[in-house]
Amino acid sequence: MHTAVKTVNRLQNYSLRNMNQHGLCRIVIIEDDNLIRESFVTLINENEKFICIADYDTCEEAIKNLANDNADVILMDIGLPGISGIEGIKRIKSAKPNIDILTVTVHDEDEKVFNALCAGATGYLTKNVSPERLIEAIDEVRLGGAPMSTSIARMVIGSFQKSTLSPLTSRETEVLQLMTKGKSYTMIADELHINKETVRSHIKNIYQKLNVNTKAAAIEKATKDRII
Amino acid sequence: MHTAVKTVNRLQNYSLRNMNQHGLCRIVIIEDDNLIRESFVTLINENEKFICIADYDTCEEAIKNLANDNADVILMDIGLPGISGIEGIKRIKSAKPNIDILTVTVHDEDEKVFNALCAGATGYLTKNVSPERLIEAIDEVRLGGAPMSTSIARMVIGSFQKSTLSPLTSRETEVLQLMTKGKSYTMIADELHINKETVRSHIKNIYQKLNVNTKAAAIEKATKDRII
DNA sequence: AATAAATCACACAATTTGGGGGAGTTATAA
DNA sequence: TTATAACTCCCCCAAATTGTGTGATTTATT
Repeated sequence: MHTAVKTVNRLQNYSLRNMNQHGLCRIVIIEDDNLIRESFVTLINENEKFICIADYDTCEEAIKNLANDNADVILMDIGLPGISGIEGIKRIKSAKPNIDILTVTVHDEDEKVFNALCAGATGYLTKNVSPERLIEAIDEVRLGGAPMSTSIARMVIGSFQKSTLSPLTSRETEVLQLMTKGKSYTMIADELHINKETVRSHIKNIYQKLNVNTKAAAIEKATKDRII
Repeated sequence: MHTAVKTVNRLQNYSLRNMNQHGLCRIVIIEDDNLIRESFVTLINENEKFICIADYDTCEEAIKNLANDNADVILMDIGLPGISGIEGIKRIKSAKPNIDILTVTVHDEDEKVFNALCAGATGYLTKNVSPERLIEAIDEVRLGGAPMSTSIARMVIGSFQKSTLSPLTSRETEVLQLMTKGKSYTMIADELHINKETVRSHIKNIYQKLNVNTKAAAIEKATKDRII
């Protein structure tokens, strides 16, 4: 399932340092599909601002050469076998926090995307990205942006938004929110300037409405239903 | 402080319905600065795909006419006095969830941005946006995207990412994560397949490292420092 | 050999939690 | 006008949880 690990292409160091002085943006590509990888390399090197220092077909190889490659931007596929994509991002980021990682992938399922972002990806493009957009995205990421495909952007924004249909009243929602922060009934009461007994009342109602009977279950349900 | 409420401009309905049938995208503008508002109106109406149905200088007025205006997209300033911007988004969204709200603002402070997104804004542009980019953004939002200025995008992405420098061990982090979900020591122990006493040990260490002595304080500190 | 990490044990007091029963006020809808 | 919903507060009880203290053992890693 996993092809043999190999360094696909690595330029010599002396020339690279030279190039970097000229303001070139150093790029590393991690992608297991030969065709795609090579087309990325060509695309990058066609642009005078960028240079592709190395390209790998596994994260493991890329990580081995991380220090030497001294990349500014890594373009990586996270659709590789196993969790090596997400895990790769974490390792690279913890070793070299200043590298911008652009994920390029066929997947746009919630989980993969958010895992990649949490792991430290700075941008997230789907594979149908146009060559122009890819170049633009690299520029953008270097300028402090966070390029995303439109569908990804909507998912990301959507993750901030709460459901409009909540069974809870506004006061109950307030109480639940404070519960989420680990506050005790007493603390909640103090913060809302109401009696502890009132808080207990609200919580009883919350539990009934959410059909749960523990704090943890209430928080879980509320999180899943996006009502907090 | 608050200028007198007035409807600045509203087209007649019969003509609008007609136009909508022709596939026009109906836009409402909420902005208190006359100059900016008018330049937005002009810009929008110059484009054959869009029509500015109405423009208001307060949210209150816009909300009153919400049903009549039947907008597809609302372009709004959230830098208005008070919380009326954020609160306005909430009201509009809860009344008409299908309207896409694009916020255009001078502010790019964390809090304002995230509040707007949580309230239901679909896009977030800073006011120095170019006319072309603004038009592009409206297109984008209608196509299911979530246009953001580069700096905003980076903030949003950044909000997913954890700090790489955590004083906690991986096991301690796991425990803290489950605490955040409202789980009791017993539940945490079950979930991690360890003894309850071990969980208590971990929590003691967590408290010491974070320099706190309650659950709520630990969660707060961990959230602030982005270690969970 | 030493240190950090993870595991487990016991004890104690104080607090929290979930469940049960109520009851009053206010505002809005039928 | 009368419901009804929302918010407020009160009491009781038993079980569980929490914070703190003071330990110990094992397994890696240095």
